Amino acid sequence: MPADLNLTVDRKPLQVVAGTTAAQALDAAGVRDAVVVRVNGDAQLRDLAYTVAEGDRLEPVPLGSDEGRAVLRHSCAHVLAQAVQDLFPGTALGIGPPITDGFYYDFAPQRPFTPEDLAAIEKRMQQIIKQRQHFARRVVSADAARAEMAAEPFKLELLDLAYGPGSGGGEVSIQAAAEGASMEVGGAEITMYDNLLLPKDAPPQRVWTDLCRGPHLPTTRDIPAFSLTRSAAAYWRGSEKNPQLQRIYGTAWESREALKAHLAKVAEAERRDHRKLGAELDLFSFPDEIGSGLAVFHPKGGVVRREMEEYSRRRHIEAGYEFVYTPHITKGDLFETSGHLGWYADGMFPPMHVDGGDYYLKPMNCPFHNLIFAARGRSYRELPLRLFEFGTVYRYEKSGVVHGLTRVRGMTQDDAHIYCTREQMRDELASLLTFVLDLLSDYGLDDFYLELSTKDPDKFVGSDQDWDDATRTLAEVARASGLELVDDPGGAAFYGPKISVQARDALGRSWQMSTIQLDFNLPQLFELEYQASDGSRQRPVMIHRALFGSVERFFAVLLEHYAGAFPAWLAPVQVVGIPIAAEHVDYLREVAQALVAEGIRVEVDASDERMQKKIRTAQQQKVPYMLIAGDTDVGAGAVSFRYRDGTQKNGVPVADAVAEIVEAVRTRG
RNA sequence: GCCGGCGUGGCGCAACGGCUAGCGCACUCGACUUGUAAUCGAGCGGUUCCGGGUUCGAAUCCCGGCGUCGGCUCCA
Repeated sequence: MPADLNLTVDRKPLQVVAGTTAAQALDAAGVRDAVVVRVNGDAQLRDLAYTVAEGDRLEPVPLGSDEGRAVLRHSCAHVLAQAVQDLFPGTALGIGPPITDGFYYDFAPQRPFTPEDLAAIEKRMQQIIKQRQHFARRVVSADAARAEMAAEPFKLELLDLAYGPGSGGGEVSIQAAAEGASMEVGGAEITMYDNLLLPKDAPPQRVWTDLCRGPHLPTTRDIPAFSLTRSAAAYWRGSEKNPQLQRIYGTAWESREALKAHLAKVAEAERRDHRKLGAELDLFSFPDEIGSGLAVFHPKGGVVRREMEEYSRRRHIEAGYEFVYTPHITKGDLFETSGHLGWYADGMFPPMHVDGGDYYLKPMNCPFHNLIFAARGRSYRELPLRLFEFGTVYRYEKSGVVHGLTRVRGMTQDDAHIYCTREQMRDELASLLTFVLDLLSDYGLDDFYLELSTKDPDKFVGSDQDWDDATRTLAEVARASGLELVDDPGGAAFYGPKISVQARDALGRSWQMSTIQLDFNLPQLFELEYQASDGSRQRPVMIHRALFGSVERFFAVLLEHYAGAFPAWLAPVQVVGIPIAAEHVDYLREVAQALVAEGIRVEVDASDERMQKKIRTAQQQKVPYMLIAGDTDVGAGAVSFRYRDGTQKNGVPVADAVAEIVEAVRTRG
């Protein structure tokens, strides 16, 4: 008989018999909802089939936790792969990791998958789940693994990457070599996962096997809810140079309700897609005749954009920015000096040959601002010098990447460059971050976190001293904001560290908004100087910053954030007057005049339609205020409100109605 | 750029390789004059993305291009 063992389950000491599995131990401890377990605080989780040892400390991981979901999703990926190989024998496997909200698995099929294939695969997966196949872990030698995976060229490649070609050991983590493949291999032992059927009165039957690090749910039956979402091509190991595999994406959740909630959220995101709303609300379009990634703003979109820009402009003036204007094209020399032609020529539109020289559309504004700085001698008394421009830039985005207003080939940046002394840097950055967050919240975004991108040790210019100073200053300023700060080591551009402000929208999606970037490179390349109080010539520090990123992109984010129902100050039409009958039109026009006098954007719907239809139209256009007037209102010198949310308020005296609307339109944030 | 899907009036959709390419919204005209989300009728509007091919016959099948969508890669 095995001896008794001491272990700790969920912090409670427990005595069990040697040979006991984690599942049995958890059961003995009364833990019911765990699907995997953490042993002695290890980073890597273990299956419930893990055999406990003397003194082990077991922490149960429930299905609904982030880690539990990852295990669920990865297990679901195995079921997907099994289903695909059942239905399409001979299909080679790539990798199948969990991702945010779901999982995928890559395949090398004879032909791409069709939507009908996905439906059939999903059906097969449901059968596999119903069969209650057990996930069983098995440790093998590298040679044995190669033999078992002889028909899987991609798995063999992973084994070679991780353990060296032809070798039986020499364990190397391949996390860096094959991103996302860490679920497959990596770790001290090579493990295979078998899917076993355990019939009552018959020997276990192995139905499928995958090279995998694990862990997994105990059985396929423990997958409560999943759905396949789409298939698309993806490069093997994420490199353009490698062949493309067919990737099938799915999502899996700890309950049917959680799956339903997730699918509802996806549907809601689709409903408020800015490209769709842009057409429905007549805000902007992308005429084919102009070209890919080049937007035109229609009158209503123009109003929103103008309001966005005007408020920004006003706030920048108050904050001490000076406004400049620079041309859209320039001789190539400028971008030779800045280094952009050397580094980023691929991202620029090809040059126009004029007067024996090459002219380029500008992909950024900084070099122009530098020339303004350098246009005359500068004194320390002028610093910080803050140059602002709504600068339209053009970038040759590859054809497959343009996306609505968020990734375009022509866009307008709310771009500013701040030139200051080293001593001013800290105060300038601190007030800049406050300014950025304050302004973004006025546009209705108020859920932020910050990301600090630091030096890539293999790719940078400037002295270590400069980088350390700048990075420390940025970190201190970021921390002082009290916001969550995420590190992005090595994520900085070669010329300086940066903070980026990430904003979560109404659906909880995060968008990279503003960036604040320090630059040690351009001031040097452009030989920017100012004269210090002691008469010496000094090089200024340069800060690049954009709040919106691009006006177009910010427009899209706000449009999706508000689902088209812009706050009153941004709404293209703020008030629609709706007469009960034709004879009330003139009365409403007078009311409208009073509103126009206050700068309100108001329309009176004098069409032949019925009142109900007019309300419906205004509602669909997401107009914040409807003012309805019939005999009762006219008699009382009043109007009746219908608000965008459907609530109403009757018989409001005209002066009060005007005051209410004027007040609402002034409100931001 | 790569892989796959899609491309039909302004918009959303329909049409086994075979009748005059149909429907809804929008638009125009007429009737109706209405109290908080769709009044009725008539009409206008399409070289079925472009170019080539197969066929007696192409919106439909094939080839190329352009655009777009979903991913991949990229995003100074």
